[in-house]
Amino acid sequence: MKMKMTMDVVVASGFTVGRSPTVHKDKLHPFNLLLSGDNARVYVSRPPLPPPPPPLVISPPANRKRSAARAEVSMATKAPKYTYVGLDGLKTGLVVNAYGVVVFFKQPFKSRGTDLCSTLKITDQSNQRISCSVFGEKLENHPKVFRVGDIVRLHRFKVMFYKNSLTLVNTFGFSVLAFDGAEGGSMEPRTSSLSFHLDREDRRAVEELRTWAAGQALLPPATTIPLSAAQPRTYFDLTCQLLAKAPIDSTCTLLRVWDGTRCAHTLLKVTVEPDATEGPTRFSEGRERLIANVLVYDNHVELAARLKPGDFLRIYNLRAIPGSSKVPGHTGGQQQDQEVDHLAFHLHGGTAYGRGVRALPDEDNFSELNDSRLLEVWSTPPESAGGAYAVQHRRDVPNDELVARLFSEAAAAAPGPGAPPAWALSGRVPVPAERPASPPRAVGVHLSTRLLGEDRPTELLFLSGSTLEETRRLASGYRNVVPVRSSGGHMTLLDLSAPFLFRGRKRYFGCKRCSEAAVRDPPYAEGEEPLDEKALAAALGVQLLQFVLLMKLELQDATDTLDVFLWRDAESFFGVSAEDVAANQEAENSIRQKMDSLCPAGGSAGTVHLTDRAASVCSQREEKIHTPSTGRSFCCIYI
DNA sequence: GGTTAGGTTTGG
Repeated sequence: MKMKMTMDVVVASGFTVGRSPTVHKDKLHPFNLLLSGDNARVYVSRPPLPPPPPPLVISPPANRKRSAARAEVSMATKAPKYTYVGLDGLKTGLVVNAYGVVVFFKQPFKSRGTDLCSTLKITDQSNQRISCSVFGEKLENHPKVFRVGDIVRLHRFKVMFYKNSLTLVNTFGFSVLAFDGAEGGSMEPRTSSLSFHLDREDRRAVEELRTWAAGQALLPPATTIPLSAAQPRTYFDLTCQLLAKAPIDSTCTLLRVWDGTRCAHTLLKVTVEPDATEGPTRFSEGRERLIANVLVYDNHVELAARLKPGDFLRIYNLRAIPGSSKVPGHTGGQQQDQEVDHLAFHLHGGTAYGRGVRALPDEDNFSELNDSRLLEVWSTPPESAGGAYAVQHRRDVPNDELVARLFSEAAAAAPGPGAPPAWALSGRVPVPAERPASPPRAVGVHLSTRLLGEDRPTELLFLSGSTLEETRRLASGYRNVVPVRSSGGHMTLLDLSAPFLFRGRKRYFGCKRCSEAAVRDPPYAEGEEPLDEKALAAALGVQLLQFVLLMKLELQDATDTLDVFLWRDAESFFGVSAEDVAANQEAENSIRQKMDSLCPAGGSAGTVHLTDRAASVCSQREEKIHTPSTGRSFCCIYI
């Protein structure tokens, strides 16, 4: 007989009552129910359903002793109905189901017994704060709570009384679901259970707790910060990716991690034996500057041993220590006194303040690290030891609507002619008003006198006061069109969110952070080389952004789904350049066609074969990804 | 169907 819950009600009939031969030993009931004959029946019903419902399930007739004991509950298709108790309604000894908002938690740590232990403190609308302990051998069965404010749904927790307070402790068959605690957040529960029920009432309970918690100031100030914000003498939580690790001694392990941001302080260098390192032993210089060395001690060493390079981690209560720091066995840097500003990161022993480290599931990375942060982590080419590596200055290619608005704003902000630059032949060309009732308009055109002198009149046009559409049209008659505006009497480029250059149908963008744009007398007029985007970017002080094609795929086979980022090979996969995709519809269409054949709309998905290398990268990272979605172009810059 | 834990740092 399959009993699903401790609250199941069992009705036995046709059994014989007999004395228990073991009553003195087990101190249980003095009588036993003995199954004999063919008339025995077992009924199971699922409360709480007042008034008691008719039995949901009737076992088959019990023909023999053993078969009765193993009779399957064959109709247990209806989801059990759970009732939840408020945290002010706990009574010692009860086994309860409850919801709560996490106000404190410790990641699973090794107890003195045989299990790992997670502890939570939760609260609800009753404002009770209740401790909660979860014991279990397997890490994966522990609650997936990652931050204070998460909401948990507990099933089958026993109320125990200890040291003047009530505590919830898991009982056999318990389950914990964890939800994002933010209003409007995901309703996708984090769970270790293979199956669980989540209905409308559950969602409503989660929403009500979110709303309540939002008005309660329950949450302490955010402790999760990027490496770039890490300050000496502080404790913080770090979400990062593990690149490599190495044991230092029996009480200390080195984790080499990054989160894509650069710490404002020099980072501690730790040298270890290459043989002892798991993961790459060397990184490019540029990448090295982004890597923090984290020393984890004592009880955390054992959990750190389970982490693999490529894992995304959260490290709780990490301590940033300034100045020199002794590392058992090995210390980096030749002269300690020169390392005055460096930061060391220690995860001290113990579990105070929720200290611990834990690998995050993939889903969490996507919500936690936003797309650009994720890209950053992902997109740094691993074999770029030769020098180039991607940095943060990455953004989406803006759509035409936004670009058109930037053009209109620039034209409206500086109407009329600015002082024409000395190096240019300038003029104004009347253009049709945008609307019939609008005042007449004129577009400013500026041609380099040097280029004109070299009989290269269509090589370069500076254009002011034009709309996006006008600029686009003129770009068919001039090799290079640079939109400009007048600012403080000078000619300047538009906001670098807009393209700084139109070449035919191609548009080029500059990095908003790295560029030092200035429109000067173009020094590129001499020479035989035609002007291209690189020469113009250099002349205008623009740091050119490179187009990158990023594809996100979700692959699925019989066993699981796998999320895949197609980045470095996306161009060869689709047979188009990212620059072309941004510039013309044909290239975009060819991508769309391939995507449609891979994943026909409304139909079954196509087949993708991962190369061994791709498969190994994917499995190493334990990544998850999804059905072909849209192609997106990104700009990024290489230094 | 036992036991474990039962928050609160300054340390390599």
